[in-house]
Amino acid sequence: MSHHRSDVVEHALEVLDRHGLADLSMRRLAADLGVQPSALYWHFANKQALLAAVADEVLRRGRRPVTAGTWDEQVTAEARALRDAMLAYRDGAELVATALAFGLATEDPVARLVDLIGDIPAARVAATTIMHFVLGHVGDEQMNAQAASAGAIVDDPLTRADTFSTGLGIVVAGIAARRTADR
Amino acid sequence: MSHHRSDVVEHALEVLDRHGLADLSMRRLAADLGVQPSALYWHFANKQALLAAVADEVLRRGRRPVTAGTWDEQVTAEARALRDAMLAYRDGAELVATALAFGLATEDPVARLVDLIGDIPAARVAATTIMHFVLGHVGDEQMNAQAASAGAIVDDPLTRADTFSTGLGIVVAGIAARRTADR
DNA sequence: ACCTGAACACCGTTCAAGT
DNA sequence: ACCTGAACACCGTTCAAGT
Repeated sequence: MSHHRSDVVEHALEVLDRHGLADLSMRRLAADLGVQPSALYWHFANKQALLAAVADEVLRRGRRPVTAGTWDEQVTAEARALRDAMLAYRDGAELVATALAFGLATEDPVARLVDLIGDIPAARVAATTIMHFVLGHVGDEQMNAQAASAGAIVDDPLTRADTFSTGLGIVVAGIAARRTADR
Repeated sequence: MSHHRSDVVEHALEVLDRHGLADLSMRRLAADLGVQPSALYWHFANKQALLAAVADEVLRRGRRPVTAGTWDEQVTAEARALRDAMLAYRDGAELVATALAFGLATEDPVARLVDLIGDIPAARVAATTIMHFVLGHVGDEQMNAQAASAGAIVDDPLTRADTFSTGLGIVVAGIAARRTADR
C-alpha cells in the first residue's frame, strides 16, 4: 500500500524519538516503512529536505498561541514554548538547528520573536540571539540527558529548567536595556 | 615515513579548511596522508576523538592573553577572540560546537569566561550563554559565507561583524544587570 | 502516483599481521 | 612505534523500469 509525504514524516519522527538523529538514515527509515530506500526520493529531493520537513513538524506541534502580557513576558513564553517543542523529541534541538541553519525550514520561529520584541533596529539580532540561546541550551540538555541515560553522569531536570530560566532572563534583560536605549 | 598525532591534526586542519567538515572523512584524511584508513586508529580511538583534537587546536591557536580592563571589556574581548579563532577555519564553529557538546575538548573556553564574569551565582550560566551566542552566530556566519560563495546570496562582512557586536552587547548588558542584582 | 531493483561511490571501525 | 590488508556492516543517491 502507498504512503504520503506526511506518513513518511510521521514515521521519521518515531525513528528519531526511539533511536536518535544519528540512526535516522534513509535506509533505516525505508526499512521501517517496508519500502526500498529509493522510494523516499519520490517524496523528498534528498535527506536534508526530509529532515527539514521533520523539523518543521516538531516546531508546528510545539506552537502555542501568543499569550497576553508585556513584550518580555511574551518573548519569555515563546522561548519556553520553543524549548518544550524541541524537548518533546529526542535530538530535537540538533534537528531544528541544522534545518534552520540550512534555511530549509518553512516554520520561522525567529520571525515570531522579532514581532514580539517590537519595532527597534536591533529586533532581528535580538531575536536570533534568543534563538541561539534556546538552541544551544536545549542542545546541551539533550546531550546531557543522553549521557545520563548511558549512566555517565547524573542529571537533574530541575537544575536544567533553572539554568534555562536564568539564561533566558539574562538575554531578555539585555534586550530590555537595548529597547530603552533605542527610543 | 611515520607520522605523529600532531601531523595528523595538522593535516586534518588543512583538509577542513579546503574541503569543509562534511568532507573531512577518515578515509579522505588517510588518503591525504598517504596512509591506510586503519592507520589513523593507532593515533585516535575514533573519529570523534580526532575531531576533538582538531577543535582543541583551533581554540589553542586562537587563544589571546587576557586584556586589561573592566570585566565587561574583558568578556567582550574574549568573545571576539573566540569568534576570530573559529572564523579562521572553514566550519570552525560547527567543529568546536560538537566537540564541546560531546565534552571531548580539553580546551575549556567556558571556564575562562566564568573567571572573567566573576564571583556571582549565575556566572556559569552567563558564560555558557555567551558561548552559545558565539557558537550560534559564527555558525550562521560560516553558513552564509558558504551560501554566498556558492552565489546563492550576497554576504556583507561588515554587517556580520556589526550584528555580532550588537548581539554580544545584548548578552553582556543582561549579565551586567544580573551582577548588580546579585550583590 | 508511488514503488522496485540494481548499481555507484562512498562511509567508520576492527583486527590479525607485518616492520 | 606505526602501518598494511582485508573484511564487516553500513551510508546517500540515481535511474530505468514496473504497476
